[in-house]
Amino acid sequence: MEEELKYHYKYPHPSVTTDCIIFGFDGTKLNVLLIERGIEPYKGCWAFPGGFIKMDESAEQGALRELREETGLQGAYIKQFHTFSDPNRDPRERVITIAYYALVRMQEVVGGDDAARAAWFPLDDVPKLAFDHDRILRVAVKELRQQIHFEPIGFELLPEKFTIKELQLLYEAILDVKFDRRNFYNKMRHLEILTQLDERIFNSPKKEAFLFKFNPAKYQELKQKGFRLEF
Amino acid sequence: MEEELKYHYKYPHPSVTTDCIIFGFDGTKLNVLLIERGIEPYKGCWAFPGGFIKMDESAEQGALRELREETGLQGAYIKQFHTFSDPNRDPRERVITIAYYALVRMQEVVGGDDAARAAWFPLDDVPKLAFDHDRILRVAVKELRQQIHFEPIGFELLPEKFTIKELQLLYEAILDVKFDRRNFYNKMRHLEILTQLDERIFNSPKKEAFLFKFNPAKYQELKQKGFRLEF
DNA sequence: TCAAAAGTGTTCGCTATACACCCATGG
DNA sequence: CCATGGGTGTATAGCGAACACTTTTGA
Repeated sequence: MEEELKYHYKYPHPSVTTDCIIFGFDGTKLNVLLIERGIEPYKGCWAFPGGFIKMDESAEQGALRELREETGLQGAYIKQFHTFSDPNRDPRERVITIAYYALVRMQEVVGGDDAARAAWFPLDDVPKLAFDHDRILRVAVKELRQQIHFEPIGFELLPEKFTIKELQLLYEAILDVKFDRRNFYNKMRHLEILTQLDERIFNSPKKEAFLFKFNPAKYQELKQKGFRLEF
Repeated sequence: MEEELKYHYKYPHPSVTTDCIIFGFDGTKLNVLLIERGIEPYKGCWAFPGGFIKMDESAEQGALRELREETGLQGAYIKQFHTFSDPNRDPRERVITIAYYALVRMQEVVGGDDAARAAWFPLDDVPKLAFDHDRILRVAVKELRQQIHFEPIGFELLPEKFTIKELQLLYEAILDVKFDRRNFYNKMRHLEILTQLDERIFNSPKKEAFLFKFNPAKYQELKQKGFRLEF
């Protein structure tokens, strides 16, 4: 086997991986996509999709590649949020992982193909995870909550057309707070980053609601003038 | 020389370094501490202190060690903000760097010992830097500005005792804005995260000003109750 | 006596919050 | 006709921005 070890260095080098914490929204709760490990260590445990970074790709390219390979997702919104480097976080060897979180529309995920079992878990019902992934998840949620105060990233989790009610439920799920329904409506209307469509939809049995689209142009315009999202 | 390459791997491994972007405040402007490179590549260029991570230390420990070795600073506030992984960011080999910013009191730095020439540069007068450090600096400033909206990290840059005027100048320097002197006073007094001391100081020739201390206990207390720093 | 800087108070307008009200629909 | 949920409006409190005023000190 020795002859297979064909890369030589004067000093020891760590392995470097990327991990993707994939968030989705089911209409009520935040969910995270996990993959069941098929090999040791932590065989049978749930973990985040991820893998070794190639020598000719950046970490972001690597994360996007793993995302595509393991879940079929293309061009999702991803954001690097932390690099985990504890010397003993992997029992086999020194592995440093550059962690990203991804925001995706749950319906677009081809969950659970047979190659690797994948499944969505609500954030408050996540099983014990492999490696230090429990800690990574906590950090990811914290960073996501911070980020949403500065950028309207929440829209990445919703379908293109959505009701204001759905948007409110999303923000409540992410920030773990409750808003007054009517104030949330007024605020969103006055903010002018949404475009109201002519279409309506029956989400509840009682009454049909307007659909909206996120308006990136308007948002950019406001952002120039020094504008802050407040929730 | 082949025999010196005693670490063998089946797949290629990148090198991993840490870099520290060290911010200081001179009373008027934000400054950054740079080190002049003594060896190729980029010999003679200015760069951030940093170096290779050891196999038995975390990235944070590595960053703190480099900080101590290259600037004499002990136990400074550091925060990891991004990992840079472009495949070609170092002309020699693949190097991934985990970047931290540090907030220090300028007077505590033993700048410019002869081993490695170190110097402070105002943020608006930084020379062309080695590698991709220009880009790293831009990201660091952006992350610092974001972070200060959530945590009172600014106090790390001031001496233990300071006037409100000094605090205002600091926030203005970091955020690149101007505040009304009197409003800033009132805000800070009502915020109750400062302890007013009996001491006064002559900073300007005209009138003596009260000294204040940051009150971490009070800050923690307010933070529990859901409280946001606003600037 | 004048200018500069510290410290205090006052006013105004905006917006977050609480909450009332009407409309549409299905049972 | 009543319960439920969508959509609109209104009153109040609190806070940020603008700014007047007083005090202290050095020139």
